[in-house]
Amino acid sequence: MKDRMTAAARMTGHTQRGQCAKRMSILDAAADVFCREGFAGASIDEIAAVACVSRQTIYNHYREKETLFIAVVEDVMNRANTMLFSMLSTFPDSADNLEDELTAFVVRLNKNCICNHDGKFLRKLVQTEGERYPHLFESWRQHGPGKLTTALSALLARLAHKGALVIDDFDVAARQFVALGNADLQMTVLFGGVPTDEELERAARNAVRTFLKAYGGPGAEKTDPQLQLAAVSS
Amino acid sequence: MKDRMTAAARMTGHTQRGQCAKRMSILDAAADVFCREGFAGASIDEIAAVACVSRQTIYNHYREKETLFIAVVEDVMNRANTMLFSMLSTFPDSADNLEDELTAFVVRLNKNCICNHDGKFLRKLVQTEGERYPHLFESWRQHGPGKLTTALSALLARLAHKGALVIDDFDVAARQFVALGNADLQMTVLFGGVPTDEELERAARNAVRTFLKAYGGPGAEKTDPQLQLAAVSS
DNA sequence: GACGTTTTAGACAATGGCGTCTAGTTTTAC
DNA sequence: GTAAAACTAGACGCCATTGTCTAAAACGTC
Repeated sequence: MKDRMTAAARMTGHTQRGQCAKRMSILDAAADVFCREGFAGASIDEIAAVACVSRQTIYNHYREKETLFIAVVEDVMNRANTMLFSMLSTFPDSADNLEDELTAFVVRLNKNCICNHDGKFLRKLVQTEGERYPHLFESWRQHGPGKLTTALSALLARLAHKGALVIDDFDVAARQFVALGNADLQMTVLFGGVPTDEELERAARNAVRTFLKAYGGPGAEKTDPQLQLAAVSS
Repeated sequence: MKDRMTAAARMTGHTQRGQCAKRMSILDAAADVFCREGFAGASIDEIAAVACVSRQTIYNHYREKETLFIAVVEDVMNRANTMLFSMLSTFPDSADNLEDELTAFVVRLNKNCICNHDGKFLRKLVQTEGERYPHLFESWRQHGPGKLTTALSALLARLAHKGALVIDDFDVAARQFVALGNADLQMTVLFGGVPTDEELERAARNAVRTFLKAYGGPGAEKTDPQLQLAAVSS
């Protein structure tokens, strides 16, 4: 309990930017401990230890445990939001080489938004404390998955308009796209582990291939020898 | 906190089968409270109140909080396992009317294994306490999703062998099948709500339609006027 | 180098939960 | 109907945690 220290805390050995560094260190540590122990199980003393900060300093910045908790959630959400925004700006815009571009996008999405620390934290949190803090849940829903599927939906519409995809319901397709992207990672993600780059790549490729088989436009037939084989063997 | 009572507890007002009824009542109540509050947040007193049982009775049946917790998990897992087994036995075996049969299967699966109390409990649990009790997690992984995807994989292989489906990797397809089946329910499920029958039906239909578009055999072309429209409009 | 602010370490009361114990009641079994 | 077993209600000690308080130390700024 005493020997854990986040990266931010480690950087803060001696006043890198005073008050602000402490705050960040506390938020990092709190996110870590809250994520591991849940709200009830997390103790301020442990957070203080992880943050390499005295307990009083925490109470100095945040009135009480719940205040700290809310602050942590907002912090993580903001970070995740920024990341999501930057992800959305890397949407593939051209339709040539669609498969590779979509695959790369799924890899980035999973790596930076789903499988990283913040994604894990938020998912866990929403499941455990979502009922206790409904407005928090609502906020996550709108700013996280909501924004993602909306944006994805728009992208798919664009691609369909170009003729690269054939889609009847863009919202459904967007949700399915995300679901397929996670299909192979569910276990790893639930376990809390971080998938390797190779796993990410493979998962994304599987997802996109299936997605394109279902929604690919007339030009996306890339006949796969395996498939023909399977078809023949029946 | 005092006015909550599970169905089992309510039935137990006066000794329906003595010791056994109490046990069930305790397990039900504990599952409820553990699910709501997490391990650390759940108090024995509250569980006792929900179960309409004195605290001593709980300690009489289970040595300590953790013993009770483990017992609850095993109980829920057993129930879920039985349910899953009964689900697997209703696998569609014929390949005619495949779409409707698969849809009905997805509806049943989601309703009875994913969206019900036990499914919610186990998912929450694995996320929050999975790291604290790794063997528990492993057990869930093997008996729950593991068994499901294995069985699904076998089913898909059977259908592919008949020529109803064209699949290159059965395991991947099985995971994708499950993922697609949940795609439209993620939010409802995370929120803890129970989707309506209509939602279930719609979600399953979307999932199966996409799955068949990707993996449907040569005979599954059911040309959709919407699609043609979208394809033309490009 | 001095002053004001921030941080620290630790003591402190208050709270609440866990697990034990006891004495009295109800239920079950014979 | 009686004896054994199970259950109840409540008191109890113990411990961890929260949040406050204080005196000393470290820090930043001028």
